[in-house]
Order: sequence, then C-alpha cells, then structure tokens
Amino acid sequence: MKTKIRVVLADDHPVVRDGLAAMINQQADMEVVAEAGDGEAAITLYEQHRPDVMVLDLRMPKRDGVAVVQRVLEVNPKACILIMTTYDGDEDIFQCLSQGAKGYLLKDAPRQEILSAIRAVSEDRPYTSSTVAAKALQRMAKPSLTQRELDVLQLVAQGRSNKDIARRLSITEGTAKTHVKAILTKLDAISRTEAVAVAHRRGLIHL
Amino acid sequence: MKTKIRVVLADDHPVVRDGLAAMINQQADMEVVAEAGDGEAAITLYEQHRPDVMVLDLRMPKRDGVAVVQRVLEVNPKACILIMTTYDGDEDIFQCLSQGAKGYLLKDAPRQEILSAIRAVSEDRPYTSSTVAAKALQRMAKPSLTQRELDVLQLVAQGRSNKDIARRLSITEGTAKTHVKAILTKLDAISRTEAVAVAHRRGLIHL
DNA sequence: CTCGGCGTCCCCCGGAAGGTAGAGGCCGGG
DNA sequence: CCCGGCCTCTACCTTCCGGGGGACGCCGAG
Repeated sequence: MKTKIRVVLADDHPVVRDGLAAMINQQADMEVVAEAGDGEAAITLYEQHRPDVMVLDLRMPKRDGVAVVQRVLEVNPKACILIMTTYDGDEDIFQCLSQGAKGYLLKDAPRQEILSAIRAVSEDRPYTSSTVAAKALQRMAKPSLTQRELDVLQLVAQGRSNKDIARRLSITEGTAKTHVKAILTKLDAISRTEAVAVAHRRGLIHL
Repeated sequence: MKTKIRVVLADDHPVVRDGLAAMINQQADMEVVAEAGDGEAAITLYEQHRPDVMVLDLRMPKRDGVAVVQRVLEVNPKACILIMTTYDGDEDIFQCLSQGAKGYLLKDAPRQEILSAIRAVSEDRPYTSSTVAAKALQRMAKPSLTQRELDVLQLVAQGRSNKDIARRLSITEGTAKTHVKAILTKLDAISRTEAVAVAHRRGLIHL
C-alpha cells in the first residue's frame, strides 16, 4: 500500500475537528497529522507538517480562510487546499478558488462526498460540489462590485446614512450617493435596505 | 457502574454528528443511541428511544430547534434537551430556554464543556454557558418587539417599502409607518437599514 | 495613443422615509 | 371595572433617498 494521505485540519469548532478526524482516521488511506483552531495556527501547522491536503474552514478567528489560502500558496504554490464551509452563496468561496484552492465543500455534505473530495484534492484533481459549481456560473453573469463600492456597501449595511458614509470615507455626500446608486443598479435593488439583503444573500458582506 | 446516559443527537451536518458521537462514545458514562439529520427525524427518534438527553441544533431543515423543543416537551415534559448552535445573540435561544430546554451551548465550546453540559442536563440540572447567561441578562433590559412588529421587521429586512409592507399585511401605509417607527425606537436605530442590522445581530430575524 | 473603467464631483426633482402628535377599538390583568 | 398595552388609523412637515442626467482626471489594456 502507498503511504497515507496526510491531512491537516483547520476549523474553529472542536466538534467539527473531531468529526472530521474520526471520519478520516477511520479510512485506511488517510490520516490526520495536525489540527488547528484558528487561521494563524493553520498556517504554522501547514509549514511544520507540509501535509498532502489541508482542509480549511472559511470562517475562523485571527485569520479567515481567504488569508490562509493566500499565505499557504505563497509558501507552497502546489499546496492542495480543500475549503469547507457552512454557507453557500458566499463570495469568499470564489476568492479562494480563484486564488488556487483546489476544492470546495459544504459542511452539510455527506461523509462519502467529503472523503472523495479529500482524495481528489490529494491527487491534485480539483473538486467542486455541484451546487457550488452552479452558483459559480450564476455569478459569472452578474456584475461585480468595485472595491470602493464594497467599502460603501459595508457602511450601508451598518445602517449609515449617505452623509455619514461620506464623512467616514472622506468623500462628498454626492459621491457617496453615486456609489450607492451604482450598488443598487448592480445588485438590482430598489432601496438600500434591499441591497443589503441581496448582498448578504450573495455573501458580499458579513454582518 | 450506573447505566450509561443515553443520548440522541440532532444536527444537519454529518460531520458535527460524527464529532459529537465520537466524543460521547469515548466516555465511559454515556452513549449515542440515535442520530437525526433534521427536525422531524429528531422528534421521531426521541419518541422511539426516549433518551436521557437530547442534543439539538437550532438550525435544521424541516423543523427548527424551537419547534422540536416544543413538540418534544409536549410529549414528555421532563425531557432533558441541550441546545447547541453556532450563533450567539440569537433570539431563538431564549425562546427555547423559556420553553423548557435545560441547557444551551455554542458549537465552538471546548470538548470538556460539551461533555459536562451533557452530564449536567442528564441530571436535570440546567446548564448555560456563561457567555449566553450574560446575553440573557442584557436582553432582559431591552424592550421586546410585539408579534406585529416582528412581522413588519421581517418585511423591512427584505427591503420592502412601507407601501409594499402595508399591502402585504393588509393595513394602511400609515400603520406600517407606525410599526416601523416603534421598531426604530425599540431597537434604538436611526434608519430602517440600521434597524435590520441591529435585529440581525440580536437574532430577531434570519436572513 | 485611445478607449474604457473607476473614483470623484455636480445638478435637479419627485417620492419615500422618519419625526411629531394625536385618537379609537379591543383585550387581558389588576 | 378601569387601566394599559397593542393594533389600527390620521395629518403635517422635514429630511433623506433614489433616478436621471453630465463632467473631470487617472490609469491600465489594447
């Protein structure tokens, strides 16, 4: 038999780590070599162990998944990273995937899917669950917000007025309104409140 | 040795169920007798197995935690239910606790806390993690929304205009505005968008 | 270089939102 | 029984939001 697939886990919930570890160690062809509870530990442990696969939660303390992917791929561009998160429709997913994460899974995936995703990624084959693939296509069609618009959107989501947003971003109220208008158009929303709802659904913002 | 504490798990993530099951079955004094992936199964399995403790996720398909708590306590008012969820600041928690759930935990709790919570609940002692207890006290001080206001809030959160809200609830626009005003006052928000942000933070609404 | 996207700024205007100040009906608890 | 909370409705007024334009400098891709 070949050597086992060495896996590092990163998730802030001990319960989830235990679950994955139990699931993985039960398999003959893979084993967990380390577990991290936050983003920084994840990076450290990756460098220490150089595992074949890293299973990564998107939402973590200290550094989120996106930052970890970025950093790890800087160190080792061939790293095989499997993203695992609770939410679909999350913009962060696409950031991770376009940055080079090899796979993406939802936490509510059945055991079998999780395991085959790990195997796929370990062989450098990309794995993306079909629901996510579908979302990706939808997303392509839709206009994306600029960085500045995301800044504004963030403040809009906090309930700030245009005037308030302008003050915080050191621009005029007129400019703030221009950005808000652009956001409304791109998100196909009638009011700022609806824009927030849509943006949240798409994972453009995290409340 | 006494008979083991018999536990039923209910969570929609296979990974989490595995993690809890592994953690629990490793203990000498407890065992998992059944696992449910949604609310309906949870109810069925409870009635079938009559476990000493039921560990319940708040967010589940088909029936959410609140409904399950209600139903199970109807059948057996002495049922020991431990709520376990990802989010704090969630209004549902208080509904569950006031309906008779015996304990509440966050999913990011360490192993030891989870296990001792199960033991406490199995002996009919209430268990509430300190962070939640603190929130409960804060909540007491704050004004609560009426049912009608929650209805309106739900629509506000979807980005509906006052006129739209009025139409959907079969009331006049003026009345809708009255409700929105009350919401703004109670949530201490300046604009409807801020109200949505606050309400979401407090778990009054789920987007 | 030229074109397009981005960020910044400006105008006008109608309509929606939010603040103020009431008032009547209905129901449950003291 | 009467008080208080809730839901409903009303009118007036100010401010803000959102739709429609147009304009400028900057920068990077073609």
